[in-house]
Amino acid sequence: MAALTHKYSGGFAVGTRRGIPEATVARLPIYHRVLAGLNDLGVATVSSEELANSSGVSSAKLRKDLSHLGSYGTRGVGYDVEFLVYQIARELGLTQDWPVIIVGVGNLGRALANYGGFASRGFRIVGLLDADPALIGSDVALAPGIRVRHLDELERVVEEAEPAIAVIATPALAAQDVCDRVVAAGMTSILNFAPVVLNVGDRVEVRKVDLATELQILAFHEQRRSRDTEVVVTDSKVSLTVGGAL
Amino acid sequence: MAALTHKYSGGFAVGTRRGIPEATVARLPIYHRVLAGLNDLGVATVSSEELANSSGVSSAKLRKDLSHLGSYGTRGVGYDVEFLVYQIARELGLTQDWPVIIVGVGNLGRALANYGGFASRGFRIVGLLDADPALIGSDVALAPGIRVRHLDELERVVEEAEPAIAVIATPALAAQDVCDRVVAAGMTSILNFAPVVLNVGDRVEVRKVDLATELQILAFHEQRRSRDTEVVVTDSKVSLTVGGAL
DNA sequence: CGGTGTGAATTCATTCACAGCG
DNA sequence: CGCTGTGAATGAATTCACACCG
Repeated sequence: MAALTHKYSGGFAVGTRRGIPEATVARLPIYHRVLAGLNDLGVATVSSEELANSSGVSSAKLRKDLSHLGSYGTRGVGYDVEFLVYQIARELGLTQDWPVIIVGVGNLGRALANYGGFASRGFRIVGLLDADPALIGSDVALAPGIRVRHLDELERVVEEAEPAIAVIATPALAAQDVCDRVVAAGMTSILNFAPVVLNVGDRVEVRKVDLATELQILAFHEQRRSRDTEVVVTDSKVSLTVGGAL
Repeated sequence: MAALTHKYSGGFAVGTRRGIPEATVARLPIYHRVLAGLNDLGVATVSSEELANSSGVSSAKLRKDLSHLGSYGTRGVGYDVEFLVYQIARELGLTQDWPVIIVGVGNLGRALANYGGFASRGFRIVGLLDADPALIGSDVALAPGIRVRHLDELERVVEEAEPAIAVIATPALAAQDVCDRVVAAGMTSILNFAPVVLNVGDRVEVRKVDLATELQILAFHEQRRSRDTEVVVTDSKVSLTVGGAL
């Protein structure tokens, strides 16, 4: 029951940095973007303190994060910007470019297809698909040469272009079907904008972006805040008698 | 140095459920959506197992999450769908509606303004702002009566409409300025789509949605996957000599 | 019996604080 | 001396496992 746990996941032999924590992976893109910016500005080195401030994290967290990639800093000095930006890019796989398809070319899908930050960081749109016949054949500004094809051709597009990532921007009702087909066609990475929980096998990685969810989280905090404030205004000593109205 | 920590944040007196963990708050919108769907289907009760499956979490996690709201289930039976959907809605503040402004009416801003899921869950767009004179006065399908106004009018719009949440969908370079003005105007909740880290005082809540970041996280896992597979194909005993090419 | 609610155990993430190196 | 890199300490989230109740 015990005896099978590895106890500590980072820190094997010499040059090893296996098993970067998920929380760290999620921050690497931020560091990368900030560093790329500094690099463009001609900044040569940066301290953990500075980089952390620009990235909105604490310097301790930043150093721990970077320590999972290796010892890329210089004590007493900081990090070499150009070197570090490259190391992070390599870790994230940004040194190659990634073919992407977008399924669902409504308002959101079109906005995504035209989004500059996409192409600028090594993501190349190789397919646009939609079920609506009215959209077939239309083209989209920032995806030159890529015309919208019918959803029926999904499997063909996957085979031809071998996309690594599928972006699902369909209505909620269509999303699971599209997902199933994308997975059946052999794809393993999905970015889902549809407001549904996708069911996939566990070798498929799904990330979701849900606008309504984000707003609801903000609303929760906003509500808590104003509830608390009301109490302070009404009375100034009572510690916690709030909210139990119902 | 010690002696000032509260030790445990949930679990005060009788009907209290203060301090719902952030991770739980982030999942409540999912449960709410799933439950609303079940309710529309006329389902009367649901077990933690079922609800968990539909929500993509484990049943233990779901039960612990719900336990932070109160004891709303019936042992041996499950949860009353209609009752629970209401309790979660109340907790999230979805029983009132929240006025929202969108700053930046480019591709993405327009897509957001037209996004149905927005309005459908109590978020009402009360302002659309942009710096581009060409867009001023145009209107947007799902925000009836709301015309795009010039960014100069931001402060006026905030004062008139008292929005609770600002959505920033401007280009990266404009985002911090807009953010500063939004905060100066007294707003405290921001949903940021611009690929920058916003600097705000700590009484302001910012959530961000970053497309490039999401793709990069997927790319990381995709890379790891294919690297691992390659190794297995090339050789079958070597434990870890990969990736150090440079 | 079946399924909730929850302490206890475990795993994961963050923060602290400082040794050690350039 | 200044700043990185990291063990150790703390804290948060998840999972386990079962008492308890309808």
